[in-house]
Amino acid sequence: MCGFSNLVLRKLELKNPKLSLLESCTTLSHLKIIHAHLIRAHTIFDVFAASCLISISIDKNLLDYAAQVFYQIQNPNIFIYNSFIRGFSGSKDPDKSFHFYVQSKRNGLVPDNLTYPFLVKACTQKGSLDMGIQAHGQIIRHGFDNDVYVQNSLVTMYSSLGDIKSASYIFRRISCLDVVSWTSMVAGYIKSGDVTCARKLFDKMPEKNLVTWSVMISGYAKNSFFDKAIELYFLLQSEGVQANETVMVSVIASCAHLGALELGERAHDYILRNKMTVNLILGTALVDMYARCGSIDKAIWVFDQLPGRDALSWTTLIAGFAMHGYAKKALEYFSRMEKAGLTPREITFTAVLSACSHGGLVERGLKLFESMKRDYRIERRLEHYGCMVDLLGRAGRLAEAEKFVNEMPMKPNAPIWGALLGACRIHKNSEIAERAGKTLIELKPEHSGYYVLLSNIYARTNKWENVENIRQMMKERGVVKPPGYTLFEMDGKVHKFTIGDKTHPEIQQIERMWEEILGKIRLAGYTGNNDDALFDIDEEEKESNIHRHSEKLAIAYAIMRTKGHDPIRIVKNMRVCEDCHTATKLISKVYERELIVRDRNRFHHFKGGACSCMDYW
DNA sequence: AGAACACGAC
Repeated sequence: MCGFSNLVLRKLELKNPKLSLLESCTTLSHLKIIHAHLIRAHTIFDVFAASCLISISIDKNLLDYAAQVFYQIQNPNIFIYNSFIRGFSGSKDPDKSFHFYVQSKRNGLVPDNLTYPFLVKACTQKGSLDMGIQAHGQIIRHGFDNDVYVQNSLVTMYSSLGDIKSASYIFRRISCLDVVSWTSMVAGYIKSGDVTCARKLFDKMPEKNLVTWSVMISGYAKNSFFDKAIELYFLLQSEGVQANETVMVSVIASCAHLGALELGERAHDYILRNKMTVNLILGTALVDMYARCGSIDKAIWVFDQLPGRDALSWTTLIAGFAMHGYAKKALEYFSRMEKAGLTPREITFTAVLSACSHGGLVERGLKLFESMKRDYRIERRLEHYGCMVDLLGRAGRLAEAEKFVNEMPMKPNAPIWGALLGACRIHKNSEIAERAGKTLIELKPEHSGYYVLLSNIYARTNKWENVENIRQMMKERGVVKPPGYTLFEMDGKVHKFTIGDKTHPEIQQIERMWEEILGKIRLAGYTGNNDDALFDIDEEEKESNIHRHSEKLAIAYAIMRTKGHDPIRIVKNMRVCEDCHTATKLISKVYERELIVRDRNRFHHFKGGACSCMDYW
């Protein structure tokens, strides 16, 4: 502290007006020391110094202190007001930016070109298009609508608030477009969901910087085009540009979603080789990537080296354990998190409760759910109720689960009923399934999965008339099943398989391989279970079609192309079907290979003829 | 004092 104080004095003696040392203040007491010195040196009346002090106080969330400084200034000028507008523009209370703007005008001050980018940013932050339009009106009235900084902020504001037309109108009118203008517009198209349009503009840009690349790569990742994100990252590298941490976050997240362990490891290696800082965000992304790629040990390893751990990084690891069904580990880390002095958040409970559910720890889950409100004072939200329905349902306590849904304090949404319906599938209960399924179809008539699930349950309980009714209903409403696919990564390339895939260049060998596998697992007792195919396939086609499920094709390809004892890792975009699950168990036994399958819900580790999910998923 | 980009769950 003393050293800090001396530093302040020295800087002030040098009469360095930039006051850059304010940046190094980490606590209120640091600021107060500088403040005291400023007053002693009579520089507090220097508007620049006051503005620095105010804006840094605001940045550090020391709002009361900022206000205190503010009231010591007689006749604050627009410079000071701009600091407040800026300070609040990215805060939780962006209304305050407007408040200070209005106050500055009331005091007879004239806004300048630095006022508006932040006022507009406050509107973006607030999420209010009305406010944004008002700000735009002010901009025109004060003649700043030709300032490129202002125009760029307007592009961001309109596109963030859903008015892509106004955004592109403003963009087209910018007379001196710079790289930020282009980048803002690309980001705008991505926010509107039009990634194709964004890419077209991206390709047309006269110059790009790293932010531009980052926007486009993260844009692909955010819209689930993970393979495109990786592809663009490779293009970036081929242009000889060195990626930064921000880009790598999106790349790592894309590998996580693709389950591409090799690619993820390579990217991790690139990060280390180029001496990038593995900050909390990048580190958390890495933990998530390793967990989602089935390499939970490495996830723990990265987690242990994080520069610091916040609630989010703990939660990410806990969610990783949950995905793998390691309920005890999840609970262990949950208590370690608390011992480390971090308060669990809502999302932490979603992870812990889902761990209990996947691990079958019903009583423990129920207790945690109770203590959430009682001990942690965390409001229980829909997702938590969803976890509970899942927990009870998976354990076969279907009546309780249904009662729970009917008695919950808020209106159950589709995922809640979906959890109940899923549980009915596991436990073959068509009675509750019918009620849940009907509600779901009313709630989400466009969602094919619920029709399929209900139909499968009817089929399994031999209610063929109902199966036919559902099929009819889907036809009438034009509901189509989104294609299921399975991913398998080899040598840094991600292979995608779809049902009855004919497009893969090696499809003939793959099919022959599957025939061979089929022969072997039949000898081990596989009979073929067609339940999940009953819905949309005629009796005769059933056998051949179910054997073309993307998961089976992927496994056949993996067995064909890999040797040794490394586990085979594949990723599905849907839940694994009953038949594939049975077949995979037998394959793990017959071929003595470990198979790690990630479906949309959790991991299945197949080994020696058994699955880690204990056949409940 | 300016404008554009990044992590988790469902």
